[in-house]
Amino acid sequence: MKPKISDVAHAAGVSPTTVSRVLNNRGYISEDTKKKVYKAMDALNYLPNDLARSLYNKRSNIIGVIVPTTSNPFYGELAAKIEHHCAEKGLKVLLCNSLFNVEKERNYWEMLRRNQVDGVIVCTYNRGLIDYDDHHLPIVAFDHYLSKRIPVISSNNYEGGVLATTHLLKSGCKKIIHINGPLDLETPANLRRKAYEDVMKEQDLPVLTYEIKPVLKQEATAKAVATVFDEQQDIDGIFASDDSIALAVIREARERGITVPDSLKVVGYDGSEFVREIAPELTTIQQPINKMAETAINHLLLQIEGTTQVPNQELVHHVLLRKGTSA
Amino acid sequence: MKPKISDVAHAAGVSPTTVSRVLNNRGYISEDTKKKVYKAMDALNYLPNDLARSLYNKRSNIIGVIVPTTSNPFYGELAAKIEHHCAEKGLKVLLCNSLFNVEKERNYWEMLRRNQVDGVIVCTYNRGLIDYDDHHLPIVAFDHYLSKRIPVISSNNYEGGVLATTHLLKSGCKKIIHINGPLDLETPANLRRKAYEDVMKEQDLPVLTYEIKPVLKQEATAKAVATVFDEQQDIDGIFASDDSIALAVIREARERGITVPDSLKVVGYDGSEFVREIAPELTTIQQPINKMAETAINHLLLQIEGTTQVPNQELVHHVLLRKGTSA
DNA sequence: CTGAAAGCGCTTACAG
DNA sequence: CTGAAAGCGCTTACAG
Repeated sequence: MKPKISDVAHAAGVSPTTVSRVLNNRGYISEDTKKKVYKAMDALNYLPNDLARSLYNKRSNIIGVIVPTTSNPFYGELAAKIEHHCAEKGLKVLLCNSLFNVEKERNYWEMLRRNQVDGVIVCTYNRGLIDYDDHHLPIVAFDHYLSKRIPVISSNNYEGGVLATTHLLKSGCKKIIHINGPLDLETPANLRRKAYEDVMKEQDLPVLTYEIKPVLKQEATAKAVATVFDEQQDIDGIFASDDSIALAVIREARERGITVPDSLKVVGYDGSEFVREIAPELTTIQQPINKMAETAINHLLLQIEGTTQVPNQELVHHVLLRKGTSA
Repeated sequence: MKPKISDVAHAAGVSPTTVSRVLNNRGYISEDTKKKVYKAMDALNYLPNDLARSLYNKRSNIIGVIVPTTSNPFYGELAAKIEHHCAEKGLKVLLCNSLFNVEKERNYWEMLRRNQVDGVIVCTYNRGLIDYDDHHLPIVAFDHYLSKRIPVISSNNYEGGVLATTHLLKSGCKKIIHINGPLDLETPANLRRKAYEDVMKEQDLPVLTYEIKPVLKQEATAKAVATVFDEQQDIDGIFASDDSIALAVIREARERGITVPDSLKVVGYDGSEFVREIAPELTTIQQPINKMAETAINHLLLQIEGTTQVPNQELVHHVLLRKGTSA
């Protein structure tokens, strides 16, 4: 069986209390005893049982991370970065892929609470699902407003929309279309669209927003993009609300013999590592995923360890125009 | 504070033992008592503490998943699918991104053992890192041979290599190049290359394998691909060992005015959901990620619950030629 | 500087 | 059908 603290104590000829003390570096222990204990731990290949520690300490050092799915590189990267910063701080990550499914998410919340996680980072679309205010579990939301009580981490989506649109304008575009993913109101991401519309109006240019219906994403995107090209002529710029859509636009343009960027300029949104690698030609608004992940866990830690009441706030990150050759 | 079992017992007017019994559906309890207990749990919003349960039961229902990084959609999808099948079986996933870093991985192993995980699924390149045979923790390896004792889940990489190469041959290609990611010997993935070489030799065609040096992947890939085009003329087919490389090939071809698939046919490897979405034109060998994930956790569960000694075996999955327009 | 005892929140023989 | 007691592997006052 796995050795426990009393086995170590026995081997070192001391009491369990003492072993625990050297384990936690607490109180005074003579160098000699320390050495004996370390030696015994080594000999037995002892590793403390974190379950028991967590039970006593009422601190599991585990945090729950709920994302739609890590299959999507944006969330995959986000999860990876969150986990990275957690590991650096001695925290562990319980991964939850909600798949936009309310029922699944509800189960995850219960699971996380049963497992005594110290806090959770959630990127969910299921508003009002949980009575977040009910339990005083530290929570940080990603890009979504969940409740008055919960701080949200986001990048400056309005700034991103402005950057994208003005970049297209400066490049000489006159007729710019915006293609939007399935609209989820009250989401910071919708500011991308608002920014586009504001900028266009300011320039007295027509506002042309298309929205992809939230059906089977893959074909829906292709179809929606085809519709845009069918319905509109002389488009010279497209600002897509995410990189998949932008790449679908470029593909469709190519098939129709429209050259990018000469006759059509395309700007995407997100700029995850993988998309940058796989499509370096794409001009896109890059979200600082790593920084956002870091802020999220720092802020969560503030709540977890915080003596002070952490105010509900929105932590907004600057966004970057990453120039490829598509615009 | 969070209610505990004794609070529920008190509220229901029974003993903690009884509450535990209804919680676990064990032994005989009168319907009446059951109702009282459920009512009390509801009223107190009681949720059992899994830490305490796991401690007593010596079963955490947590499994560790070590991947290079979920930023990469192949591993992101793999992690998501593993987590999905775990959730269905009441298991929880502790996520570890090793980033190909031996030191990080070593720490993860220790962390997982401290947390009393029931088993681990590992996709690691760090052979010989851990004395896997040392501890009798159930382990399943993904695509990598770690030790005689550890079963490995893989897809039939040889079959994939044959499929890709013969598809190119059937499409009329005469001069086919294989571009390989950084070579990691003894890895099932190298069978892709072996298959290519076998098929080419059999047809008395020249074997032309290029290998990408394991440096900064992004530029390395672009550069390696450019080299291939510089050094070789009249190439009419390229079999790339993963989809990123295949897409880099298509991009480079486009820049050089080589039309795909007319003058050059390209086949990739992996076929993750995201790449299929973002590049539906790519012909690729698709790995059955979901099935592999399912097999992995089923096999792990066999070890965990197994009374019988689970034999070390390789569980090979069939692979699929997914036809796009690139070949 | 060190140890015996109680407790973290559960569960399970063992009685009744 | 139900409860008192002991124990899962730790830690922390409290004594000494």
